Amino acid sequence: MNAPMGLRERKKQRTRETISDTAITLFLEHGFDQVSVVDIAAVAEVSKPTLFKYFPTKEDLVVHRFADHQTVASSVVAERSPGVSAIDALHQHFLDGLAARDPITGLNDDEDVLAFHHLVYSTPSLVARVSKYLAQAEDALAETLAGALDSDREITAALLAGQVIATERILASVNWRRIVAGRSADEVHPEAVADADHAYALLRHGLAGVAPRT
Amino acid sequence: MNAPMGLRERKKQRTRETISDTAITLFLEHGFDQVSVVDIAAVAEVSKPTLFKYFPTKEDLVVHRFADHQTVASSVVAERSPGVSAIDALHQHFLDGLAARDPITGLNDDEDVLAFHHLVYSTPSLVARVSKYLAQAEDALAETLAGALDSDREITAALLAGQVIATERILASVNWRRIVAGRSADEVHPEAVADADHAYALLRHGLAGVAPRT
DNA sequence: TCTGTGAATTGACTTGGTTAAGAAATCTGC
DNA sequence: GCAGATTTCTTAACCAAGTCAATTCACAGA
Repeated sequence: MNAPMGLRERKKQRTRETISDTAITLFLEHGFDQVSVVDIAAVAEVSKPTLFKYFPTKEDLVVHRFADHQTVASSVVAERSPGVSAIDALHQHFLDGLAARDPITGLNDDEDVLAFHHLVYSTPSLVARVSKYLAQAEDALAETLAGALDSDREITAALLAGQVIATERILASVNWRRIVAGRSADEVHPEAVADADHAYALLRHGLAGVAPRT
Repeated sequence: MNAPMGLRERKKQRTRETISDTAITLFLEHGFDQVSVVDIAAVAEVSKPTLFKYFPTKEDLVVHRFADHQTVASSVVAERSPGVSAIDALHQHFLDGLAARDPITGLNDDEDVLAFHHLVYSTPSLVARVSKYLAQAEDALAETLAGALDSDREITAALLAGQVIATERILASVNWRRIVAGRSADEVHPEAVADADHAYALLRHGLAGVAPRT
């Protein structure tokens, strides 16, 4: 698929993977804060400046794995089929993610995925990094929605983007908590779908359509 | 109001204020990253470990000023008058904030407030810190809403909390952008109220009530 | 005025991250 | 296959945030 790649490029790719794999292995084994970057560099057999050339911060050694998720929501709206509303496209995409056990939905009981998830969410600096990605996802989605929505107010796109990103983050965290409690993804799946439908109903029809008397 | 405070306590208070004021002055003058904590310690005439005893991180020198905002939204719901719905209480509280030109609403054109705001939002590590406070505000609000909402689903409280915090954050950033564009708070106030009403309508009645055909 | 305690200082240390100079490896044209 | 140009890596030193241990200082209570 990418044959025209010189030895130099291939070596860089391999070095990058070696560094990242080494780092994550060590982090999973001893914890993020207990492993220094010189430890990682030593085990991966590179120098410290080289490590920082591949990954600009220690956190990037971990979070680069889902760096591309920043644009997913935006793309879903931009590339939806004609006639499909933005919110329907987002809703359906989340349901597809649940069905596919996409880790980003929180509905995945693979041991390695859980360990990785725990590493990230038990380390404050990694959580902070994830928040930054979510903020970027929100900005990208807001911009795309601004062109897709026919509201009379510009601010609607930004508000909806914020609500959608918050919603999917919360749905994922609820699913993840159920998995951590020891249940299987297959077992949780129906509830996850029901929650997602409920959450998107809340976005579509508001609190008044869900809990009228509050 | 706090007469029974020994000289020791008063001195600690004064030292704390001196350090923080020194830091913020220097940060506003030269930028957060251009001022080191030893610079601050030197000007404030304390040692570096002392500075870190008062403020555990460099960021805390700045953000401690609105550390208490974490619980505001939650308190508004918990302490609302009987008969008032949670969402009405939050809506009204935000409108009150606009009327009072509370900096947290973004509707404040005071020079010092703007400078402080710019300092925070142009410094990534400070923005990250603010996000953490918002996350805490969201958690607190979710917990309070869980007891105040009569929805049949537990997840509704968490979802609504996420949407409310996102909404107020976005409303504030829109207001702030208008102020930065050079307009006065008095001039912007009517639009800010209209936006807030629109945003809370979105929370109450969903997208379907605002932009039906998207 | 003396004594015990909490706080401040000093100085050294660890870790994340950067920089400069030079050595080593890869690529290009012949 | 080789020489020169280029990219990458390493070494070594450096800076800034944050921590720690030992010592000194200053307030408080008798």
